[in-house]
Amino acid sequence: MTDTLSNIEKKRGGKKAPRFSREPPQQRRAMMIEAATRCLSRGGIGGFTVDAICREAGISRGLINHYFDSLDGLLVEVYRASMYKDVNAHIEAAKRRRAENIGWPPEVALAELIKSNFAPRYFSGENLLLWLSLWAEIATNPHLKAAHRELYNAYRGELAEDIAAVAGARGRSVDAPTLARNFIALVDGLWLEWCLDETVLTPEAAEAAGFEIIEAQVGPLR
Amino acid sequence: MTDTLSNIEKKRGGKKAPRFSREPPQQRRAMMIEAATRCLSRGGIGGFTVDAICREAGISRGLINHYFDSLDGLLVEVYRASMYKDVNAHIEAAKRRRAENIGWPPEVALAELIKSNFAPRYFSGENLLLWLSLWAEIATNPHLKAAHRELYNAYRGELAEDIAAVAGARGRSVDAPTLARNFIALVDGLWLEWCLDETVLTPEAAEAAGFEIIEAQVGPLR
DNA sequence: GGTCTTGTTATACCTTTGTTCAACAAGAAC
DNA sequence: GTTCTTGTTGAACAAAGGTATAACAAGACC
Repeated sequence: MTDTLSNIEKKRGGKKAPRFSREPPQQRRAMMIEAATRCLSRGGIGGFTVDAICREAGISRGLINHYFDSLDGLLVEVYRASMYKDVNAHIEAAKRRRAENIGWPPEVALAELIKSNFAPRYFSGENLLLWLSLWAEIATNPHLKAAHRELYNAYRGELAEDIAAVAGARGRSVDAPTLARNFIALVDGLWLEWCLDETVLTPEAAEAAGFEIIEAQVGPLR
Repeated sequence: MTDTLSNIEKKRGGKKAPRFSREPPQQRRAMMIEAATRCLSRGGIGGFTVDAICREAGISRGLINHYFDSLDGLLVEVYRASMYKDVNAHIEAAKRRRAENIGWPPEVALAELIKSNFAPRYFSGENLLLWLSLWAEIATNPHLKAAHRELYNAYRGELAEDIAAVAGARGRSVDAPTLARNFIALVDGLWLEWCLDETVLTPEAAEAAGFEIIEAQVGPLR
């Protein structure tokens, strides 16, 4: 006969320390999505395994299929959470600035939005593997493609509004949506270059390049 | 007793059709690298398996470990071949133009180099999964990181030379290496956006954006 | 304290993966 | 035709993968 943990506890006469804790479904799902995100950031899609995720979350193997259709289903949720966090933070910040700063010059809002793209919070090498994996998933999964399109358009729209506000106040004619799209592409490209070779540029140089491409059309912002 | 293929052939009295063909090592390696590249382009790192590659190349499973240290070793070779093909084509074309077009205005060479980035040959959605996978490998594999740095710097140097030539001829003061780096980032970012959502821009719009970021500093090229 | 619900565990199962290796045969050399 | 070299095959192997499920136990309820 082998001693189970509870048998040992009983023999000791001590109180049983719970072997696990029960969590509300929502909370447990969130824990697992966060653990899975860390695994994806650390090891890319090759590190996104049942074993690694459960070890990271401190749970047993069976729980993934209990809360998600499959491992791929969990990956979809990781995408949703990551995309929402990154993009929506920009959007919400832009909305907040516009609401709070009524009467302020639109240049301030636009400059803040530009700067936020190069803040360490976003312009960080930690998330390279995460986003490379998610982009591959977007290209493959039609469902994620639709979600990407929606969130991306929302962000581009916010940026275009801020650009148009400045251009309008200065009496300049600017194709705001196109400029917004090019700006986002530049940010992504600079970030990618930096992640693959940190010696090729600094975050400060990237921010300067970001300002330049906007200022070339709407005039100086700083 | 089971009939082997050769036994059947003998019974038929017909000539044995060779079950496989022997290839010179160099050629066989090239075949396998090409097949592996197709697998990576099609299915990403998840499609980069021994079975898939051997099926694609029309060979048996044992041959990968015969010609390469491991499957990862083959991936390194796929990177080398892809990177060399894409980047070196630009570099060689730039060198050729400069050699052939001595006495021609440098604007022509620069404009051609810019255009080449958006030609269907390179600006194509087929290779998204290929490059996402390779980028992840660069970030992970120090050996590939060094190779990437070398090839990337070579390309950026060529582009910077062409930019400096135009700026010099026009008496403009331009930070050519920085502009070259920003241009490359913009191209990569636009390509990425296009691959993830083809409705957000056209290759023509991307080319226009590419010209704009250069022309903003060196003046009109078209 | 006793009962019940259900979140959680741990194991078993099957599939797929990368690697190895002994046997085979294609094609050159004679 | 015969021999020899070696490129190639295909099965065998262990390791690792995802999923399903029966047994367990934590915590609420009475």
